[in-house]
Amino acid sequence: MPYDGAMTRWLDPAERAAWVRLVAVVELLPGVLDSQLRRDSGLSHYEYFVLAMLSEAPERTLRMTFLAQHTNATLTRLSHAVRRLEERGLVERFPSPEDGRATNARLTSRGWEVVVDAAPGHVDNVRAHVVDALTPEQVGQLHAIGDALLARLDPDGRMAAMYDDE
Amino acid sequence: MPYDGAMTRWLDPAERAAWVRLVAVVELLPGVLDSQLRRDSGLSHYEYFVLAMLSEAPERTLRMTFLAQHTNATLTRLSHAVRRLEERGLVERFPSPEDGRATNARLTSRGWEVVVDAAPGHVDNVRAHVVDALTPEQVGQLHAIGDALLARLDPDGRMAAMYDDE
DNA sequence: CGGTATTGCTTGAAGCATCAACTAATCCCT
DNA sequence: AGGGATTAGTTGATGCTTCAAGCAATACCG
Repeated sequence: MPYDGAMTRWLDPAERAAWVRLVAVVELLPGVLDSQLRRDSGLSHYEYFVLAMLSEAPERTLRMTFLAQHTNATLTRLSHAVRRLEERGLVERFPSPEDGRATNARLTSRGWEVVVDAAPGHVDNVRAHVVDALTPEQVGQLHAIGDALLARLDPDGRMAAMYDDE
Repeated sequence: MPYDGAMTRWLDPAERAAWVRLVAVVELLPGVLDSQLRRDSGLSHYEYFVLAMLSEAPERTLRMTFLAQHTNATLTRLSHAVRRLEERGLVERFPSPEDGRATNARLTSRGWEVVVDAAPGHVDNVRAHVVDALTPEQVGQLHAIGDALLARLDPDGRMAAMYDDE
């Protein structure tokens, strides 16, 4: 063990047990979400997330920056994703009338059909693998834990969670 | 809303709030782990995880299949990762004496130095972004929630969590 | 024994995320 | 008004993950 400048506090057994499980969930969950959506609807989970976000917006339209923040992604990632969705005719882009720099993304009617079609299977999957695995008490705890973590992971509080519970 | 065969039960507000936060954590955490390790030690989080696992094994050696399961990854992913680590001289591979099909991965001394060097910064980061954000009570809750989720996400219970708390 | 199935692992191609670099429009300050 | 800084977004290259396919060794079964 090398000399450790500020004396790192190693994780105690309880902390380590929780951490190991969180890491495992973080590794496994994306695959579970992606493969169901890919198989049943031809979408990645991120693409679904983007479409779902748009489907709930007024005019089914949102600015790229807003969409990126609320899907917890970088603008670069979103830009590539929207280009691919546009090529498939699920979304269209147009410059914002209000700000010449901004681009708006709008769900097409084909895009709307795709999300609406995908939603039930996705929610079933979320229940099967996550929500229904937890007691109502744990659902509440997860909410609070999520808030605590997001305050650190995303200090500027830009992500969707902040705006979620109207 | 299309006809929905088995009548999907949509998420109620409490469920939805917890789910949105979990998704956000799952999206944001990997980036936080990767960028600290990449910056300070030139490793991805997954590479660090592999090296750390090996560093705690007897002979600093493990079979590929075991290592894949305990890092919550597919064998393909591990195979590519180990090849890259081998090219960098952090790991070496050799056929298992016991089973002609199996391959063992062993940490080299250079690999050992790299993990030992990376560990303090990584743990600091985990504390800063996760563990220290939670109360001791929440750490316990997260442990239990993790178990409940992993029972669904990994029904065969192959991942590390199962073996973690000796 | 002999053949088939299974297990363990690797490989190459394709797709997605990330990083750095870039363009363009607006803001801000004097 | 003019110029630099900031904001919004895109693009191309690189690297990692996944998927499909394949090979080799062992296990199983008649």
